[in-house]
Amino acid sequence: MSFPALEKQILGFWKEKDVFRRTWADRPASPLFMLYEGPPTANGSPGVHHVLARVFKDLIPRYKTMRGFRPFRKGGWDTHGLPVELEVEKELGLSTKQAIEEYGIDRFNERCRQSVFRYVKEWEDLTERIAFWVDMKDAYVTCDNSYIETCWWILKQLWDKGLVYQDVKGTPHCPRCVTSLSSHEVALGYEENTPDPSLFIKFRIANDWVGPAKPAAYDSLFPQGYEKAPPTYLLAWTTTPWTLPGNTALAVMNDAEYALVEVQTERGPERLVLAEALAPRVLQQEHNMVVKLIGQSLVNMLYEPLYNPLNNNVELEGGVIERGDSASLQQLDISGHPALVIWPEAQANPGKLKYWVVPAPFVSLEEGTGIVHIAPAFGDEDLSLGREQGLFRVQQVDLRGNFTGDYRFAGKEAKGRFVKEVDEDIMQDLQARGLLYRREVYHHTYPFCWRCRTPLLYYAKPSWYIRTTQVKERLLEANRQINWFPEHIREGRFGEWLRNNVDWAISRERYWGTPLPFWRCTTPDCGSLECFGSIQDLQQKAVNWKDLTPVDLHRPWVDRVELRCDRCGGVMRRIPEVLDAWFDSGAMPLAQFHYPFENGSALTDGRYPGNYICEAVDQTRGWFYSLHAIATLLEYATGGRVKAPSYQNVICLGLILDEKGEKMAKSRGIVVDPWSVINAHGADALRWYLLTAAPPGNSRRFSQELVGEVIRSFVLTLWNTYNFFVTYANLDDYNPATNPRVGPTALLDRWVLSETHSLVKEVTALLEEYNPTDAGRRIQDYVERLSNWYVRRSRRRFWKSENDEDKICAYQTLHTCLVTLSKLLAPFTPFLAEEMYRNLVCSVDPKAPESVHLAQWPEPDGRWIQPELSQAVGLAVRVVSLGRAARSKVHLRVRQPLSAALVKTRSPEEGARLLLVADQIQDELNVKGLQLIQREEEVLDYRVQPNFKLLGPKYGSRLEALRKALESVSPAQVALAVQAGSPLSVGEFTILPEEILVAIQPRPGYSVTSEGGYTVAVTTEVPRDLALEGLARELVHRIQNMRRAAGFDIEDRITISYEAPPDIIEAVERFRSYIAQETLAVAVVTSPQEGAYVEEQDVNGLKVKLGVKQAR
RNA sequence: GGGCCCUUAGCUCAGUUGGUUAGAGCGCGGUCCUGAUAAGACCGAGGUCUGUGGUUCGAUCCCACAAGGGCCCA
Repeated sequence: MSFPALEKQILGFWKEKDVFRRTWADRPASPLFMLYEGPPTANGSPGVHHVLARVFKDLIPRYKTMRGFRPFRKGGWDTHGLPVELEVEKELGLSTKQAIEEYGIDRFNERCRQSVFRYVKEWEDLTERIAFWVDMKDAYVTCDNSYIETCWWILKQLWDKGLVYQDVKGTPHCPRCVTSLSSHEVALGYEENTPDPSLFIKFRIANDWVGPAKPAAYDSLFPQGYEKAPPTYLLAWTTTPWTLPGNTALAVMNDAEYALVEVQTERGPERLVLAEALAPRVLQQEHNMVVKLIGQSLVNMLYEPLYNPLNNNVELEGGVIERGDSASLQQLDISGHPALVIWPEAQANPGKLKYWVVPAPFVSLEEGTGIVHIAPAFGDEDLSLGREQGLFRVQQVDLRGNFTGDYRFAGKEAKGRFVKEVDEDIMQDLQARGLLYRREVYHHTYPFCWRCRTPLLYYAKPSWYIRTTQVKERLLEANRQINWFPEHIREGRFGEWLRNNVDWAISRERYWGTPLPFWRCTTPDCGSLECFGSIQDLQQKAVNWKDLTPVDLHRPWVDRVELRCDRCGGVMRRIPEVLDAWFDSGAMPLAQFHYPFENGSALTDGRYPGNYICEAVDQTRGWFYSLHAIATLLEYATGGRVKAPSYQNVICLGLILDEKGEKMAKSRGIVVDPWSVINAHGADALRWYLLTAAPPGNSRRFSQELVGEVIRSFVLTLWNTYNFFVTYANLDDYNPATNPRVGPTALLDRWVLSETHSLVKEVTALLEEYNPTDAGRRIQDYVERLSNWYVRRSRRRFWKSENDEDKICAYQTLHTCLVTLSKLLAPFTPFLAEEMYRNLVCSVDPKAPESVHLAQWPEPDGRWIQPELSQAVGLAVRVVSLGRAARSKVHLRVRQPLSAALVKTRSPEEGARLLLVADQIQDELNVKGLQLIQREEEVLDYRVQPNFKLLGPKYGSRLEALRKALESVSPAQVALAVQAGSPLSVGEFTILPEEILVAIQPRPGYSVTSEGGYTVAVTTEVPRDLALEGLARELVHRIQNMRRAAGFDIEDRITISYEAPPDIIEAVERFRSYIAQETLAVAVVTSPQEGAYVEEQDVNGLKVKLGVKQAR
């Protein structure tokens, strides 16, 4: 049996019958079920992790289709973004932006466009092969003009509500590539154990402060007055010496304890302020505690700067940066990047730089000194603190990471040198000036550019933002309406992310992306800004549109569109940045329909919101967020015309790990090729494995072997069961359509139908809550029971010769089970399910839907569900297993009938239930009777012995009396006490449990097994009549094997000949008709037969010569 | 450094609203059955339920802390 071959055949059938299209085209009146496809980028081959997502994506819509919905499954391709650009850069051998621009943005973007479709064929092939039904002919493409135009429209809605602004923020920056890096890229380049300088720097406290009130600490620090005290310093810590010239403040924690300590130096006594908790670790020398202070009391104190930017000719450029609406943005021009920017508060005191102590929540008491060096031009925390506190921002480094200005450190000029090179000079300079308390080397995790290994710098520079914080509450609220699976994501990872929401940086200084539709007036004092929400609006305003055909909205074309400024009549040009590709992805609910330019009803006709999305957990801050953020922003901007949330149900998948539990990454070359798995085991096996092996949210280990195991443990079990039915139904010409329907009366049938209806109920409930994994596991358990109990127990009913009512019932029952199963399995293993359904249903019922995927989902009928029957059979399975173990202990094979099995259950109720299925147990165990017993003692003896080793030293000569006393109590009673761990009073003695040795022993004539409160015994004595019956069965067994060895057909009638000792002859005589019936023999004779197939056999130590021959 | 998740047999995973006796499959060793047969059943060995505390009459389960792993973010 080749499952891959079967699957290919079924793919052909689907294609021929156009089944996928008919799932939605044939039912225009049904309610829509929207799958939102989170689009992959086709610039690489799909891996197993893509298959994982696609299988989960496929399952729910298939299920919903069968529940009567009309699935809408539009494919999509994600095409923009830095990864695409990087791929192309690598191909072209370009490594800087300058090189790209020299190569030509148009040619570069053309390469990008080609590269994203390079692997489309491979994606399409794999998608089809794993039976992910998605409409790829009508897929949306994020770089199409129509898609871009919807993005523009969305941006325009937000712009009009003042949600879009430009601001300066600290961003990770690669000085060699001269570009910002996205957080995702930063994550790629962290390196552990990076050595960096670590230095403790002294900032001398000045005799002055800002603000109206003198900081409380002054009196504590300088009780005798500032002049009389030794030099007093704030001790701060940093790992980036090069940022020190940019220092404009020191931060403390308001409610932390600080200490003023005095130390001796070669310059005499000096005093230092630092967090008390960190003092021992930092100081590492003798010091006297002078006074303790609270952090708050230090705030507003002035200190002397290490370097004065005004003396170092750092250029003053730029203007006021203010957070605010777009109106105020019209006042600025920060296109030429400022070296020094002054905030309004600072500007009020121009030329007079002041450096003071500020409070900050992020000050750590874990490392450093509890006093943090603040350089607002670099870190993002520093920058926002600077803005909050009205600090100066000194920018002494350009975007290439080189120093500007006239700084000289330790006599060396810094200008034009890379910051990391200048570190050492700065440290020496501070050392020489007595301002360096201590330096060492510090190992930590630091980000590097993942492309060129240059250390990244955090650098404050302007970007465009969307004010998502404006709708933060609504983001949280709408999130509560989303059904997350697993549930913890909602308030956990995703909720946490939303609670920490910061404004969305949407601009990228790149080339291959949706161009931001913002035009700015080039007149220096004007700078007027305009945002366009459609191509038409832009065209109307453009002064040079007709010179610009053909129109592709990407750069560089769009950069050439010029407008006339309404305000000053100057030329307006587009700002250079493109849109974050995540914005593209989040715009997908509208942009895939080119809303509102086409499909004007898309928001109201059921296509919005999406019913279901599914991606891996790394999309929490990716697509899950971008979708949610855009929906919520649009809800706000459109006054509720677009509603949040934009998706109702999410399955959030874990990562796929390799066999060793490590992340599968292409870079490590350990990606398992999905094709090799599919070719070896088939797509259904892979699907089943991915769906059932681990809960969706967990990370999971993967290997081809594990999929092979699925074949053996599930697929083959299912297939054998199905095959069993088909084989016999064909032999018997059983036709479910024409045979009269009879109600099943056999217990076994009623049991399996109860199981079937329970299964339908459970699977339906689990799929309704988006839990395919548990649903699949239930199916797996059911298949196991169906195969290894129902079919195995029913075999005889199928192969008996007459077509009586019982046989019809068995066929009907198994047919029902298999048909139901094919429907339940359709979403999980669409190929196997289709094969089963086509053969079991379509071949006999021409009116039935042509495909299981067009069929109705089964409805459970509660009347069939009998829990007590389920429990009874469950018990029977357990009892039978114990009984077999009991037989096995004394080597009594099952072919040998035994007189009785004795069973103790946990409760009398269970015993009563067990009697319902007594005949099945007897049959399985091959015993003539089944008897319930109340206590183990009926079949077990306890042997109780005093533990003389312990008791001897304790009781000495009284031991004999104790032994006698112990004998007077029933061993069972003693054993009970010992098992319970309680002391036992025997006559005058109190014996501890450990002082008694208890052994159990089956009573003579029994073999016993116990487990979990159940005890099963079988009688071991074999009376002569049972021995003869055993012999007869043994003979049947041998003859059956010989039939096969002789190559007879299943239906062939035979004649048996034999020569044997008297016991065997007696067995044959007594069980002649049984033997004949079982082996399809017309005669059993003692005379040898001409042309018979003959074997000498040893039957229970007796020599027998057996012959079989086909009868006429 | 922060957040979320995971840790149960050699491996992959169940499970427990807290209750005496923790399960499956694979693998290993063995036995058996066979008219589903390139299957099947059963038995055995294999577990400090990651660790330490706490709550409780009782904890693998609830709580706290710790360790290891994964992911995301700094």
